[in-house]
Amino acid sequence: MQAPFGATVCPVRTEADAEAYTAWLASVGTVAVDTETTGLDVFSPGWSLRLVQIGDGDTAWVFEVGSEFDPLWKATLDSGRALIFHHATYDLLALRRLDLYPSTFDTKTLAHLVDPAGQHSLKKLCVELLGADASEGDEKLMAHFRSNGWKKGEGFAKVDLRHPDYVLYSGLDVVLTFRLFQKLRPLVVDSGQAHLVDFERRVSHLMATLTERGMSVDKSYAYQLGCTYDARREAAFDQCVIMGVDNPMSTKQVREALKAEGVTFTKKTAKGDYSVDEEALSLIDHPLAAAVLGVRRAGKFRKSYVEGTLAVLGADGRSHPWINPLAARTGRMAVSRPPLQQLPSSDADVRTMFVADPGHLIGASDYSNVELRVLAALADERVMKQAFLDGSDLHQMTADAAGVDRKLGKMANFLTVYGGGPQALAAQAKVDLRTADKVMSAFKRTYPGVDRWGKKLQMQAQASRYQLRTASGRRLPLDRDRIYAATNYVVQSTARDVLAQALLRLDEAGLFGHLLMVVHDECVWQAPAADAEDVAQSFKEIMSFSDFHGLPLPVDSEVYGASWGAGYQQSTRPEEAA
DNA sequence: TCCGAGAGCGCC
DNA sequence: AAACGGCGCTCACGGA
Repeated sequence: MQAPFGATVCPVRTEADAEAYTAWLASVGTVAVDTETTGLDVFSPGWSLRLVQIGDGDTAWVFEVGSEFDPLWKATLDSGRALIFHHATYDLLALRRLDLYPSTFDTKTLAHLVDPAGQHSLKKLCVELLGADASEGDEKLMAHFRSNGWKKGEGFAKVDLRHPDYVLYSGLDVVLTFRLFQKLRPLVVDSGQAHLVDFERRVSHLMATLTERGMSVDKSYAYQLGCTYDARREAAFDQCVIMGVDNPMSTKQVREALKAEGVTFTKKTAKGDYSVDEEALSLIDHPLAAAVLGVRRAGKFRKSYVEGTLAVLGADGRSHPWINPLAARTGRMAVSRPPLQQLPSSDADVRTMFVADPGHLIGASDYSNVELRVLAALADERVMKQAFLDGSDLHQMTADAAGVDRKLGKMANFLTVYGGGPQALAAQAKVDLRTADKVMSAFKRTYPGVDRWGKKLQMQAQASRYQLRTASGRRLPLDRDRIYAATNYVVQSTARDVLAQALLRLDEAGLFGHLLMVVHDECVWQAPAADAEDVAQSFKEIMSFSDFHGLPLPVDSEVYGASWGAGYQQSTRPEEAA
């Protein structure tokens, strides 16, 4: 079949096709691979692989999974030949379900290295790097789905395996992936990041393993917890209705109702309306404000965390969170479906849904103050480094320098990492601007190297088209109107690589099998109860850095108990959550 | 009915 | 001169 962009798409349906494929394969080296499946949810019941496409920059071969030609494509994936995928994590998990474990180049990873702030979808990259608008295929396929009354999710499961648009555009994707790889590989090398390709491949393979492993969920507890939040939400909702707000989730209604009560606002949203967020409402002494916050919080816990977790359980009853190993421009990872990096930490109830496997205990190991230590080390800030070397309480030191309490000192320390100023501190700590100003200038006075380093980074950025390079060699672009973020970006990116390097060491040390989840500066793991303390110690030893630019990066390691929640403050109302 | 920007909020 | 960084998720709302 003749495809757009001069590509040829060859379905493999006959012996003659198979022979032609074999001949073609003998004449090429690296190939690109893509898969089509019934849906994105690899672990859901009824999920299956439908097509496997293999190709180069000109030709794509499309195999129907389950046909007599399965051995052909399987042998290709098993041949040890370099394989190129776009968004390899997905295809990797799909293929692992068939016990195939290919090694991969991922054009999405390469694209992130080359342009960390850009968009990395196949279609966007095709426009950007190949000048090819490949969206027509998707649109045609979607139109076909719609004409059959299928939603997008349904269509991929139901579309005929031989529907010309399906076959053609499935094939085209591998051709484009191959061409993208050819464009991206030299760009990665030119950007001085060739050494990161293998590093990121190893990290992404490990993270795919975590997704595959998943976590055990206590379903009956989760149902009950959902009901608890629901009841809590109902009660607050009723309060709102009594006070004349039918929909407390409508910012407009809340704003108008509070205005009518004579409340005065100060904070505004980006669009210029008065803000009714938590910061604003918490300053308002009115029962409506409290009730609205109650609805929002209980609603979020129920919908985003409890129901969100239950809704995406795999056929095996486990939670299989998606991990994007290279999500933020800084390289920070992101976890979704469910969003395990964002579970409430102020109380244990939501985390208690996630339990250790039978006979096991859950524990966690996290870097202590990693971003502040990285900041001190990279900025080579003498006072701060010495404080960490002496084991002094840095938050107290900042507080003492400003003559305020520790809490404010701690906020100032963190806010500095985030690039915040006096305004931000005043808002967050609910103190007047004068006090906030005093604390922030005390910070600058006490740790002069931080400001000096920040200014240096900004100078460097301006001298190099707003691009910085981290210690691990990662290219890091700034937004030209927000160069003050330089300090935060470099610190965040470096801290990400600290954890990523630790993950590889954990694997080498044979500990990776214990890992369940990563949360930026933390590993959550499980171990047989009898070994848990030893495993905690091992994680601490392997993750720690003894000398990171002149500073140790120590790790706190703790056995929690039978659930993830066991490490957190237990609910004050256990009878409801029990 | 679908889509997307915006607001809000959970975590580190 | 000052500058709150990163993500994922849900809901409401207005426009196509």
